[in-house]
Amino acid sequence: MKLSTKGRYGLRALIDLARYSEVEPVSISSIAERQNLSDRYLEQLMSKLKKAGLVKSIRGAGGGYVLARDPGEISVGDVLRALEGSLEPVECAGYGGGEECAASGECVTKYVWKRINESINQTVDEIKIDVLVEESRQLKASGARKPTVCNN
Amino acid sequence: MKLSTKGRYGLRALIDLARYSEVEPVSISSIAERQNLSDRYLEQLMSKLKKAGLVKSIRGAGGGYVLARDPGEISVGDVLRALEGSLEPVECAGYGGGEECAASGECVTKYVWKRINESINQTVDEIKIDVLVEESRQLKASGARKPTVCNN
DNA sequence: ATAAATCCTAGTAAAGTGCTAGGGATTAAA
DNA sequence: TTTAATCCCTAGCACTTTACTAGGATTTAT
Repeated sequence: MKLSTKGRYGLRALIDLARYSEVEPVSISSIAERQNLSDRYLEQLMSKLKKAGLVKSIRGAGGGYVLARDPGEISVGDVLRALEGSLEPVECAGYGGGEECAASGECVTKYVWKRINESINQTVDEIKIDVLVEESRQLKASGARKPTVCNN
Repeated sequence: MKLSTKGRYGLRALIDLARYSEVEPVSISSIAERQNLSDRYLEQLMSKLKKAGLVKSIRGAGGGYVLARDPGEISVGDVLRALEGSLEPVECAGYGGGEECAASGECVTKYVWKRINESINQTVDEIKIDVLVEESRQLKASGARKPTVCNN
């Protein structure tokens, strides 16, 4: 039940992007530097965020990325699902609106998986990026000099 | 963010055990047969459940496993954490009561991980095994003949 | 004794993760 | 018009984890 680096790094990157892209597009390399990430790897994450329609890219020199929507309209859930795929704890069509698994009729645990799934998604969907950007600004303001390494 | 087979199989196994161990201990092989699991693998899962104090074992011929507590006193969370380890989405001491990560002071995402963690644990802790056993009895009663294969 | 069971450790093929690498396409600026 | 800064796309690969399989020891009812 762990998030991979895709989700962890990607969310940090998007918050960074939201914070610094108000005046001009932000390049991958600048995000990578601030967030202490491999820019080659981050490139792949940004590509996923773009495919999901969360960011827009501007190619060529002086280019970079900007948010595709208002940061108040992007949830952590949007970001994590774009990067990690579905957050459901079990890949199982025995719940939800879609196709049912063949064993669904005698499946007891599907209710459990469904409830976990709903609770995760509800939680990540109610946290919006603008709140995290504001948090980030306040943290930066109140001290925090040396760039401490973090891989989460 | 997926559960492994440990959690998926193990929860099914414990529900099965709870259901069939009222009169006598239930052997691994009988659970494995009913649930269509490898008994050698299930053995390892039962060992974890035992270490966690959720089940008791009776060795020797005629032995098997029984619940260590009333099924109403065992939650899905107890079972999943015993099998999967902590369910927290990020292994990060930046939240919770424990040790803080070095970068915690400038960490924005820790609030996100904390809330996901709390929501998952709250959900799995409020589902108790007795409810699932009851559910299982009702499903079995109302049809469901042929053993359909399921790997969740 | 024998058979039925749990217990313990180790090995291993396959899949997934977390990158690195190479090169191409686009565009602003010199 | 050249150059440099960007994004874009695909492939490869070391490392780790997963999901078992296997062998054998120990305990206990019959």
